[in-house]
Amino acid sequence: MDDKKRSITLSAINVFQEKGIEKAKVSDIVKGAGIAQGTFYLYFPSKLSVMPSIAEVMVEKTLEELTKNIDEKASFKIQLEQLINSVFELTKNYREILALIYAGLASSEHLQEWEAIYEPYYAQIDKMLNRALINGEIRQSIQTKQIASILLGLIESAADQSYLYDSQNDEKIAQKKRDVFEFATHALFN
Amino acid sequence: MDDKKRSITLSAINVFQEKGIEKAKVSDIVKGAGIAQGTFYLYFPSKLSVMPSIAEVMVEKTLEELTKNIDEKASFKIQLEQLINSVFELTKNYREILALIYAGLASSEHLQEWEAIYEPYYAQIDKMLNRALINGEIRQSIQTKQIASILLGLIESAADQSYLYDSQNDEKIAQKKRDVFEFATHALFN
Amino acid sequence: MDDKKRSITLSAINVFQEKGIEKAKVSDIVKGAGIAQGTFYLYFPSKLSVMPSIAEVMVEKTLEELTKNIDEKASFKIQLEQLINSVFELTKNYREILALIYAGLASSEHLQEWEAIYEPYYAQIDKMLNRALINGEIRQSIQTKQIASILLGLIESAADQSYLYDSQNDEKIAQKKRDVFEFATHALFN
Amino acid sequence: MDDKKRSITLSAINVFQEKGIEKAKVSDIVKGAGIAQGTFYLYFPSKLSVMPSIAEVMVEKTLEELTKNIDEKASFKIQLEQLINSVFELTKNYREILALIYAGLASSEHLQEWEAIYEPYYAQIDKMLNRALINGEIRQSIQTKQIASILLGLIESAADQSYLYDSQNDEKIAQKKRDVFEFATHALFN
DNA sequence: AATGAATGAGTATTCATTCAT
DNA sequence: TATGAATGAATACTCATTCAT
Repeated sequence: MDDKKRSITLSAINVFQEKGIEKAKVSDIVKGAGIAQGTFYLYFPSKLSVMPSIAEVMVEKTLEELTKNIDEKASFKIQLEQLINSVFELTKNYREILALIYAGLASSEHLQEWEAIYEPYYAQIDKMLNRALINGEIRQSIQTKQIASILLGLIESAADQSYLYDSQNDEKIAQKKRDVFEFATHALFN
Repeated sequence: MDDKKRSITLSAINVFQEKGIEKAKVSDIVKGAGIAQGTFYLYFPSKLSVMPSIAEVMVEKTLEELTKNIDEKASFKIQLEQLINSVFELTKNYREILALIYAGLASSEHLQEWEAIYEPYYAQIDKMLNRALINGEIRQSIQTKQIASILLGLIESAADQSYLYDSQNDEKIAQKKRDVFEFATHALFN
Repeated sequence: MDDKKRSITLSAINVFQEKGIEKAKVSDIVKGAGIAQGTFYLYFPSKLSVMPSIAEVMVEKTLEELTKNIDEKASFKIQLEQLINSVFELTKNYREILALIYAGLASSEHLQEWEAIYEPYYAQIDKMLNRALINGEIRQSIQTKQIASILLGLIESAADQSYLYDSQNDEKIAQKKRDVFEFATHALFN
Repeated sequence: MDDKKRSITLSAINVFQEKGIEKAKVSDIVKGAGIAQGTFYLYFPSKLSVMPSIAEVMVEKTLEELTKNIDEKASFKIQLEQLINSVFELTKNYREILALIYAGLASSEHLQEWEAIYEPYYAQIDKMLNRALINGEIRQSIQTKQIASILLGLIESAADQSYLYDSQNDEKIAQKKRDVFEFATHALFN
């Protein structure tokens, strides 16, 4: 991605995160990117058209996070725990921006492009499940591809529930993680 | 709920659904409700403050749906299937409006009020799980209260994935339901 | 004046004083008067049409003040001092409302009615000057009627200057009064 | 002053004068200035915030007028007459706009800025009085600075009384000028 | 490519006034 | 008379986008 395009995108992530889609002003975005108002439109045709770029960056960040935190050689149980921790962490940091992308569906005409966002996630989980299947760590009846999206949905929704309201304390969140882990474990093993 | 307040809320649901939060005009809402512009502000202090009322109505609809579709006397497996069907159905019909409510979190300052929204859902699932626990239909180590929210999150996220893109066909959706059912079954039984 | 009309007028004085003409709401006025919104319109055809009633009340208050504070039997010098004190006091308490009445000229179509407001003031001063003239306390070339308005204008403008900005302290104000007294004395005597 | 800012200010003076503060529309002001609606807000944050600029322009006009009409080398009596004529003339032409500025005090939060408006006037009169004092044309006990504001107040209030109601005819106004002149003369000379 | 001043369409909200009771 | 819910006209201000430099 062009250097300037990238800095606009990063600034946009910040601004959208802080103010939400509606209240985010192009003037804030360009201020954050250190460019002039007009320059924005050399790189993006409209305010909402930054969204796909944002998604791209988010996917990057996510895969980095997963790669960094999931030990390829560990047992599936360990990997599952690492996956839960990673998703919770990502949700904590980027819940608003992810919700934004989701909400962007309504506001923009970029629906098609979003479809690709989750693919890399799913592929990563799918790979994990496959290895576990081969190693006999999960039941053989598991259809890894289908279960991948279901498993990720499960973890994400739990993380969402945890971080939606700031009132949640750390202990409750830790408990939620353990609950999800146990729930998923029973679902996959046996 | 006051009769006029209710008709404003119902009209708002329609308008928000059709145009999205941003493009929804108060003038459209009042037109739909058959009242004057100023009357709106006798019942709600601002455009976004209708959201909690919308949520209230949605909860009503949802509980009606669950009550109607879940057979209290059926086995837990049957009930789980009915729950999945109901949530998928609700998601299909109201995904936009639910996303709206969720997005409303960011835009408005009504965060506190939303926290109560899911309570009745969870309570319903909790009751289901409890009966199943007593009847020995699910494993005894289940903490029904915690699992209720996780289970609902699981089903909802799967439904979301199914209806996010209209490209999904019926067969895929049916398959998704079966997958979720099996996943949840393994997680809860044993 | 009808009792209710009077209580509306008194409330209007308060509200106009606190918020200014533009920001004064009829709803505030009726709240202060302890009546319903619609009742206002049984006594006044519009918001601005309270103005003449306000003027009436202000004239009342002013004449009371002058009568109370100016000793009919005192020498003209003493009376002049008392007049200055009274006008300063009235200005301090009612500057906004007097400015309002003045500004009301622009906003309302009640121009004609305002013309009468100052008459009683002038008449009072005229009477004072006349007595002083007869007693030989001021120069014989004074045309009392003309000078009355000029004298009152002099004192009022000084008072205005004193109270326009709250920054003025008591000592400065006392000095202003002495200056005006001396100025007027030289103008009238000799 | 920036060229565009000035043209907005001049247009605002016209519009305020014609319609009053309340009914003056920003859309009228920008039309008169030949700019777009949004451009107004590049130069002024709100409708009322043009007021200080208007005051600035008025001060300019006034000082020009005084400089033009008061003969620096004439005797104080002549200068006083010229001052009275100038103030009456200015009041005649700009009474509404001056009242507006005064009223602006109540409506806006620009009170502080107005305090400076009259300074140049006073300074001008002070200078006049000083020269007269040195030349022995007025009594030596005159405190020029204090008397300057009182004298200007006297003349302005007389002018206000003259032009407040359009019914006043030229002869009455000429008489008023003579009365003020005599009043001031007696007050200052001796 | 970059700038940033200028544009002008678009709308939530207020509040004086009305009117059915 | 009195009420107060309902009305709906009216407008300041914002901000995405454009364009002359």
